[in-house]
Amino acid sequence: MRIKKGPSKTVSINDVARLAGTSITTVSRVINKIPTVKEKNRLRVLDAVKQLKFQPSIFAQRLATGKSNVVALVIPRYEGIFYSFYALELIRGIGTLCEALKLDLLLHLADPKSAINLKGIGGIIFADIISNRLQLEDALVSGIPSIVINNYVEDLEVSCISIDNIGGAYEAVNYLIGLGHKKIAHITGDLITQAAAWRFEGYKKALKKNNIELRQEYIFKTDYSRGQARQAAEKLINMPDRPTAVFVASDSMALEVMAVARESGLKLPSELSIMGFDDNPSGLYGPVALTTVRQPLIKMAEDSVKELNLLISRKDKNAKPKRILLPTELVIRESCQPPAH
Amino acid sequence: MRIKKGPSKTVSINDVARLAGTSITTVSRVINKIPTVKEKNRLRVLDAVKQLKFQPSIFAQRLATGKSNVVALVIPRYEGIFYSFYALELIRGIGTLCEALKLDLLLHLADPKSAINLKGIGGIIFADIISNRLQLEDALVSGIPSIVINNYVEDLEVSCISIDNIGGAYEAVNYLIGLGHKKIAHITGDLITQAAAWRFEGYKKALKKNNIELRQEYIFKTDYSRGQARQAAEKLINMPDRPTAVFVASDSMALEVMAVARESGLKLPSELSIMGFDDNPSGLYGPVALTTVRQPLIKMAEDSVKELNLLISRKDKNAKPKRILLPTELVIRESCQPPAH
DNA sequence: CTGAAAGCGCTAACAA
DNA sequence: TTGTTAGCGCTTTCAG
Repeated sequence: MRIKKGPSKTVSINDVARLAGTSITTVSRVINKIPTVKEKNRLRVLDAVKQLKFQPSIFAQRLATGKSNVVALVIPRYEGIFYSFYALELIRGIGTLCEALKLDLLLHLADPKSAINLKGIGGIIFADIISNRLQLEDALVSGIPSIVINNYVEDLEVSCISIDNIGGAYEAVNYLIGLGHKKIAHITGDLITQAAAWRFEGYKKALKKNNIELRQEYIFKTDYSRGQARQAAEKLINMPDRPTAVFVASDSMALEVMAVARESGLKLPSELSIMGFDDNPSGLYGPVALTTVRQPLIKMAEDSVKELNLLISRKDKNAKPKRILLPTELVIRESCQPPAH
Repeated sequence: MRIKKGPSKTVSINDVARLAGTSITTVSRVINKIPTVKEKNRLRVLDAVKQLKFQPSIFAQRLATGKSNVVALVIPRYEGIFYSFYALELIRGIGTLCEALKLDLLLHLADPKSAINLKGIGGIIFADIISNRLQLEDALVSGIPSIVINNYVEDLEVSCISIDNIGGAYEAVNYLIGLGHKKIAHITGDLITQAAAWRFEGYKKALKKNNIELRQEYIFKTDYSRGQARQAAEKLINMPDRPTAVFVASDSMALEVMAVARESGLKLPSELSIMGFDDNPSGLYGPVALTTVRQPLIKMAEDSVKELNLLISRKDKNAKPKRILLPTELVIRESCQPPAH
């Protein structure tokens, strides 16, 4: 026989039932807002709950229902992601909505090598998939509702919400061309990320559409860091045939380029037009407000939670994955002007 | 009678026991690395586990043991915290260590009004306590191991790890004075945060120690935002009796001040010395590298997890709370120089 | 060294 | 509308 434990610190549904003078089932019904409870009983239970400060054990609930409302947010821990505007915005958007929807947010800074313990997780949001495709595939095989954001995935049966990076970049560069620029450089982000690769694509597409030749020496590859942006900017500015405009894959890098340009005594924006990407609020300040591409990060974050929530609660598991591409918006401020002739 | 469910998708300890030809108890022992299991049985169980890809249900485990290794990180959702360098660094530090210690990290973007569901949480890290003291007190009353970071709490029986903001600010301003400055302004952060309030204290302390009178018109209160920093900087620069130095409560604001100063045509650092606080990497770039105060954010984050982990696993619940103040470090770069005479 | 069985706190099917 | 009861999957006691 098991020795009865001493008075447990936690108050359970039993205590509530006893105090309310009902069965635990009735208490359970009240907790779960099941309507078939007499008002009188409902009030007694509610009262007992209040008196006892009862909070249902989520573990027991989940064990009993087999359902979990834990949402895991998997963020690949690759170098540099944590210095991005992106990560925090995402966490903010997802965190806020989870809070609102009463979902528990489990944060998983993923080491791509280690598998995630999938048991007990209701759904997973993969914030980009850099080197952790295996984790995603694991989740899919296990049938855990998953959704990928910031990465348009076509070769896997999974819903994804992404930003139209190609379109955004295309529009940005096209705008530059419309202003009269022909010598347009590009400072890329980390090309292992789809976002950076696609922005590069958009850049190339815009040049091509306008019959402007792509010049390799105008392409500067970086890892998104300000340090590499600075190096790129220095090279760019000292080129014999200096570009008149540069499309930079992130605002924080664009700001760096702007700083370097000013240090070098270039007049901005007349001698160098700078186009960013992100709509990072930092771009607003500074002597020349940054023209940039706004991406709906918060919307992406929120939509992903909503969509995942749907997936989690949906009966029909065979729904086709949805693939969403969120449009960007060109934000015209001051840093891009027609080239000085 | 309950209708038997169809074949459940999840493999349970029963399946493992059946395949291994042992009892579930033995399986449980193997899982929990309890040594009293014959090697032969141990191997059979391990083999079955592997074959079935069994992962124990954390909910069942926690229900049975009453223990939880979930760490909740509570971040107050007050305006602006999400634009700070601080928040992301914290999440990064805490997230990484939780990962390493196999703790689940629950992220809780706290609305100060709503109570946290404390059930099932092993421990709580409060990232600052702005308007959510009630939540902290709740946790304490419930006996959940808790720890507060970035806020030195003396009136509550709770461990805390904080930064020596007074000391750091004192040292910074003292350095400015040592350089020969007498007219030193201060742009505060949001004074509802202890960090900002204490930096202000350190500033006042340094002036006092050096017999410099505090001039109210040299104090600019902000909410940490770059926008308010800009306004403050504009006022400051246009003062008839302009300060020769300014101590700014955050690097991102300091950078803003620097930008405004340069736009106004001030020579930096000779006409205005600027001291930041944070050691935000952004301060490194730009024409004049920012002199600032480094605070060990990552260390604070990591230490908090270690300490909490200790609290969680400790038997003796009556240990006195530890209160730790982490030292800061003055990082001398270029933005502070003796005043032009 | 092993296993039967009693919970952990809750939900849900069924009977009343 | 309510209560009884059988689990959910695991740990732990106690008797082999």
